Amino acid sequence: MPNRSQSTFQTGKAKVFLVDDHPIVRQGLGLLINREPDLVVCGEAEDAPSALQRMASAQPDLMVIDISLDGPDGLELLKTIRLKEPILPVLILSMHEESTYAERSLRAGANGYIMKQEATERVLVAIRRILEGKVYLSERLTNKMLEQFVHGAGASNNNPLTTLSDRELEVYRLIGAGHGTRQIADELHVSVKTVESYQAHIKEKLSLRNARELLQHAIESSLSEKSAFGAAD
Amino acid sequence: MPNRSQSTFQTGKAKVFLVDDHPIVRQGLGLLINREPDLVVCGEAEDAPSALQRMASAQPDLMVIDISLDGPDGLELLKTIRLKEPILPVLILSMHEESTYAERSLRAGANGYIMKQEATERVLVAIRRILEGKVYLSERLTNKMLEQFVHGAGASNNNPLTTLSDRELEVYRLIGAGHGTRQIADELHVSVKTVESYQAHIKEKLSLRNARELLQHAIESSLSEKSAFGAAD
DNA sequence: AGATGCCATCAGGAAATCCCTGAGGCGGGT
DNA sequence: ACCCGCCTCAGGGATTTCCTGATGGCATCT
Repeated sequence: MPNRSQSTFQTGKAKVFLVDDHPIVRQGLGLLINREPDLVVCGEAEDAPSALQRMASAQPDLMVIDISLDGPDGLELLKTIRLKEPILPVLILSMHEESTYAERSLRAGANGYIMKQEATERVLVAIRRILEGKVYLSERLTNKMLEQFVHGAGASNNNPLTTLSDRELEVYRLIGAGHGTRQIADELHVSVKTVESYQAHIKEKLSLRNARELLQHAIESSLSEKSAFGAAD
Repeated sequence: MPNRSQSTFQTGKAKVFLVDDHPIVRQGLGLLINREPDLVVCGEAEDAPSALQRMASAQPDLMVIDISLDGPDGLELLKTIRLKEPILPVLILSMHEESTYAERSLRAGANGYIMKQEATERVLVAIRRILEGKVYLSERLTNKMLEQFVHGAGASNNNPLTTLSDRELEVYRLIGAGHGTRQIADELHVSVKTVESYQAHIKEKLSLRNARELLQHAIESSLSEKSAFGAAD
């Protein structure tokens, strides 16, 4: 009887573990969850190390993890958890714009993503959906993902950057390094118009709306090539 | 009988009004406050306009305001409130680094500043202190303020963001969140020209050469919010 | 071989922005 | 009273963004 992740069948309540660096948020979520008949909080943690430590004895059916933690962030924690618990349901909670982190979260193995701006009931909806083995995303996000799946020939590439051509990727990296259109044109010995064209293609392939989002995406992606977080086993 | 701000004397409970854009946080704070015998939540709002509107009928004895609101931020709200309610106690709640916002909050008329990272009981301590007419700050902050008071002006600026004016910082954060000039102008209800002016000032103060460097700086700073801890001594 | 498609390269032109100069009102400090 | 910083905005030239094409090369599919 190796897992009990299909929520209720023994205790009658699905056990939820909370990870957030804001005590107020933990308290709020805790009270919210505990007053549901089918859910109960089985543990809390304020950062990744203590979460990993306390999880062992708490035996949660589901994790709710905030992205912004001190030290290793929520995604790092998620990845570490995935090493030991490949199927434990995880809901990522964040105050950031979906567009920034949702995709990243799913790739890291999350079963759902929800913003703190959402109404509290949505959190319960998300939790139950995930406990049913489904994925929770906002409607807008779901559509975006589907579209990207269709456009991007899905299956093989989990990384949308692989759909970029060599030249496009080159430009993308330079943008992430903070270089401007003009500068990039000079560096690649092509016309500014050509670089603009690449940017347009990149934006299309990555479903970005304008140059700001492109710069944002490129910077974030260039920054996330770091840190590994020593495996905790 | 012009004010009732010395907490209890009529209802027996001091009325607290909450302003935060995260429903979960409002819920958490609300439950926390309402289970205290001497405190009660008299209203909530998720942004500045609705806060101002609902305050009138709620007649709070104290406001708890989060800094990061959509549209006008918590400091703007505080200043607006101060125009009508010069002595209404206000506690500023923030997830941001103290060094960036605490001093600014006090200058804007706050009676206290507390981070969301603090234990929930600290919030109650802060509320009661403020209701007594005192000022609440973390010990570390208090010391820093005192020291700064003694040593006169300078010294404490290892964080260049502290040189930005309130309005400038607000724009800076919005830029970091990916908002465009036009959008920011709309959100702050000012002219595009005004926003451009802020951007120019920010660039000057942070020694940034152009708009792209500004965007880059703002994005990176919004992504970190961790590291970069200004040593307090 | 022709059709189709992706890639690399570039132009034209309207819209948005950037960026420099300048300026008025307000509040605080000396 | 004077100066200085902050908040607010305008005018206008310089750049960038962004949309609509266009050309030729190369590979693949039919």
